[in-house]
Amino acid sequence: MLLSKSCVYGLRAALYLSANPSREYTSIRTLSDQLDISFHFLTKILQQLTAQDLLESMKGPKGGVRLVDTGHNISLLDIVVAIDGTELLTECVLGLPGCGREKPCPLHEMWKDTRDEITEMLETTSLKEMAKKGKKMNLRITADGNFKWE
Amino acid sequence: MLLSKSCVYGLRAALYLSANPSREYTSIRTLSDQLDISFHFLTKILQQLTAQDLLESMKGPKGGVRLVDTGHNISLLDIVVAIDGTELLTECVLGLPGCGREKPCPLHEMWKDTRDEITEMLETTSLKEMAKKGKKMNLRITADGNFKWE
DNA sequence: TTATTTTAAGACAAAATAGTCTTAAATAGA
DNA sequence: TCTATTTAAGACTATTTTGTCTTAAAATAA
Repeated sequence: MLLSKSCVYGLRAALYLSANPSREYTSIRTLSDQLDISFHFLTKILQQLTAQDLLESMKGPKGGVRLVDTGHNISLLDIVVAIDGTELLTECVLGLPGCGREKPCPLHEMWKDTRDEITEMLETTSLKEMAKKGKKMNLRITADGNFKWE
Repeated sequence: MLLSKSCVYGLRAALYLSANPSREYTSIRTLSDQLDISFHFLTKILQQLTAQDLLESMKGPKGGVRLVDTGHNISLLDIVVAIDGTELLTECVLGLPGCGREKPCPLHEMWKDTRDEITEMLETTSLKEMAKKGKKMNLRITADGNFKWE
């Protein structure tokens, strides 16, 4: 599995939020219902994103979470790193400590190229673009495929 | 993490075996000592490879495991799939069931490309090549980097 | 045959990840 | 102020992955 479940859930939630251009807060209950993710689990995941200033939250009625960046100019990489850390993007695929150019493992060069591509793919893709594309092509972000981009 | 630890250990062991051109069996104890992997854990992993006819084993003195394919023309993909299955290479990066061309998730196209590259990288790389390259460039397959390709 | 070496098999334990539940604190609105 | 709503925090449970240990079975060699 490339990304942890926490990370996948975080990405899905962020994509959902990116579909809402207003500055209203979206309650985590709504997110968990719509995305079919455990409410409490999602709460913990989104707390990580809040702690890292990707989201901001508000308690009480009309509360919830929203993206800090008004323009939604936040990359998928930001979210992945906030939840899963940088291990995937930096570590040796064979898990050898200190694997690098000086003393590479047999897969080092190959894997480095692939790794860099994954990084670039995530880095150059913003929530903004994803929302735009999602709306245009009615892409799915829920398991049942029933999510409607407004 | 791209590959499970089991898978990484399996790959390391296979690379080790590929360094030995003779048809002698290598004991799992030797492998676990040299690669610094728990003996019992490695035994279980190699049993999977044996069950899938990538390795063959022999009990008793002079026993151990060896690659079935004399020419070591076995791809890294064979090993990865034997241990981790095909999930990494087939599933949606957002974990959405049924994600595909008809009803893709926002990351589908991007991830498909990356996924296919990983597959190709693993598929087109054989243990034979890896051993050749490893010997020529003295690449590391152990944590301490002390492995000597003969 | 007997002792030794080695894999096979499966029970068991530990650690990491995923998920649940309860209580507290903050906010909005009546 | 009081109540309802919502996130925060943390204890707790469940599941999966990783790792350990014991016993059995097979093979070799004396």
